[in-house]
Amino acid sequence: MTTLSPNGAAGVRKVRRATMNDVARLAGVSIKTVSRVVNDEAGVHPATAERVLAAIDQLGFRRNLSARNLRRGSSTGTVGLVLEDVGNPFYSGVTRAVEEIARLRGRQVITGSSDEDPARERELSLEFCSRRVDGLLIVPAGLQHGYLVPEMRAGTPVVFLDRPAGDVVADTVLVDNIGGTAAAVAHLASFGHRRIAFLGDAPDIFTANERLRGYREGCVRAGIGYHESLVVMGPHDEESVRKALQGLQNAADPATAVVTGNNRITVHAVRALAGSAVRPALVGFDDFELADLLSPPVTVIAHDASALGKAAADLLFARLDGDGSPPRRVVLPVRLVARGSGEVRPS
Amino acid sequence: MTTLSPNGAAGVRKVRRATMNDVARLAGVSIKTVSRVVNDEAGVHPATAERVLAAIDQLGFRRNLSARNLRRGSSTGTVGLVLEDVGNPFYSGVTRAVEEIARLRGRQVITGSSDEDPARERELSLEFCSRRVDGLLIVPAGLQHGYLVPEMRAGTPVVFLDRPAGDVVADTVLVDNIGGTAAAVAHLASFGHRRIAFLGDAPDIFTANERLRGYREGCVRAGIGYHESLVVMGPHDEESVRKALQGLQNAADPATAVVTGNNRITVHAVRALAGSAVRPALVGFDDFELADLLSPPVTVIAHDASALGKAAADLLFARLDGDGSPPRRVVLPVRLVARGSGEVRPS
DNA sequence: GCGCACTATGACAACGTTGTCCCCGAACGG
DNA sequence: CCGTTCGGGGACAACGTTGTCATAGTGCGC
Repeated sequence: MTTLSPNGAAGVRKVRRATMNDVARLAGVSIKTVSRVVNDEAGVHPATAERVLAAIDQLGFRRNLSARNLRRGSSTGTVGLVLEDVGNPFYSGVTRAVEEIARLRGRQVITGSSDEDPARERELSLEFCSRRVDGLLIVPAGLQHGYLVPEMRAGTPVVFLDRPAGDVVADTVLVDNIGGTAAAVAHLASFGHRRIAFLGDAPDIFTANERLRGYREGCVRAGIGYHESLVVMGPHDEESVRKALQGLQNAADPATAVVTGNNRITVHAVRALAGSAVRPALVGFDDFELADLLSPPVTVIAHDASALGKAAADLLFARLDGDGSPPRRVVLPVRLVARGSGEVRPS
Repeated sequence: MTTLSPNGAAGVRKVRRATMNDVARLAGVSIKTVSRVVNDEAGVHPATAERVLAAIDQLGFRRNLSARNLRRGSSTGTVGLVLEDVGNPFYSGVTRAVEEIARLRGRQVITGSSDEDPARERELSLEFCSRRVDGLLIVPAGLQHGYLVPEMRAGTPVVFLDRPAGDVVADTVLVDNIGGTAAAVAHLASFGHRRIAFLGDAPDIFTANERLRGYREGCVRAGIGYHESLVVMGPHDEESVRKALQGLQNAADPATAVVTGNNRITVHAVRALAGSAVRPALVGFDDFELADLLSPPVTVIAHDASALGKAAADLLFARLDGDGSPPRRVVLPVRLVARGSGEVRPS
């Protein structure tokens, strides 16, 4: 068993990190030969290579990628991913998918959470640019992305995920928010609901606004009209969702169905309704784990985090491979997964 | 509205990235003065600084961190995090916590998923070392970590999370696996259960093995004895969990209660039992979202992903701050959250 | 024995930044 | 008027690596 005390502990001599120079000296060759061996370049005598490898092993040499990247100037082998919150299952799914694609292309992923703060998004993105990431994947928090123009001009491809950029034309991967909520309303209307409420996120968030639009279109198309009194937008914690639902149910003409605008709101709603006697029909945007095991199982508009991450990463790598076509906007389909909560008639 | 076509698109001149040299030339100063301005060093005349800043802005200059890190030699401002799967909610919680602490210390986090593959864990860790991360947080996939010795000796602190390293003494943050399953068994026994089964992950995974040990200790202590026939270990997908449960229930002396070894297994078990008429009592290791909304709500041994990430990151940064004390082993407590599924008497 | 091709290796500069040292000119005291 | 101090700024080397080019040695055909 090898034992080793950590950094700085008594009794362990802290050693300077070996460089190619040290390896070269030990192996009795020039530094360039070490470089050749490390990079698997042809034209090194097997015996020499062996000596070099032995020296590398003995010294625990590991090549300094900062120096390499500096010298080579081109790829740093990294891509940056700026999202809202790595802790959110939706985004961690996105992260995983991006990582997967990046791995196939031999790239590392650096992530950062913006927490919906445009300043933080900018800070992270530019930090990544300073690190000379090969490309940038961004879930926009704000609407202004002019700060990226010099970076894009310098050749760093940027792909926006989940929401479009405000003032820059670039590749974007979205999900069909409008179609999703419109489908939710149509679905509920087909079961006879005419008072369908919508609980959405703050309307300055692109997806929230789109989903509201889809809801409105759905209402109009179903011939049940759009009524502002049935819409509650805003940042939603559990308590405010509870209150909103109470308000909708206690109204003179109460809502018999609810469409929720994202998975957090859906979960809050399910929790709020768990005890109550009379339950409105429910369709939520975003699928979530265990939705099928709740009672009743929750009907959702599902879209795939992996697909989103994969599509964005594919787009990014296509750009890195030299694709110079005009910016693309990809809209991923959603699908309604009927599980029970949305397939009930008004009571 | 600023429009800009992406990388390489027709009509956009791709521009070489500006360096301090370019800025210096434009501002009519020396490169060193630019460096001073960029680094907020004192001793630059305000008027000069203004000229430099204007040039920086005009050229879209962004300093190259590779060059900076190379020259300065010390901190790269990054920490590496190697875990099993960023997509797993438990680890994404860990990631978020680590990111949070790192942010406070002005560091970026680079993550990678090992998928329980020791080779991949090694590859990722060493890749991060090549990037000269300031420190490394690792959820071990394998048992051999000797490959880290040169890195640790060179001053890169390493903290192991969730599982200990196999053959290296280093800081480690664990959760109380043994105490957790022991408590689960005691809890079930207190409701009169004497045939308590255990469904765990493959026993070569440290946590799975520990939890099995806790289960066994719990059985012995409760005076109900340890019976191998009640234990099913192994990698578990939904189908195999279903079969294992059927086997346990159809036995001559069927199990009346089940302890599941991690959140994936718990969820599979809940799904498998969803339809069945007679349900064993259930306590799962790991809490999961919506556990309280299932029917019955699932009793779990909860431990906090955030706490784990935070403790590990705190330890790492303490080392970076020069803490040279002997390696520590931190064991985080778990707590039993009674929700219903574990509080039923044998039928 | 001579030129030639070819293999194996090395010398050197350069990547973009920052630390060290040095210099110029203005202000100031005697 | 001279020496000293100090604020502002520049020259230069160095970080660790790799691309370019050069060179020594070897084998081969004639």
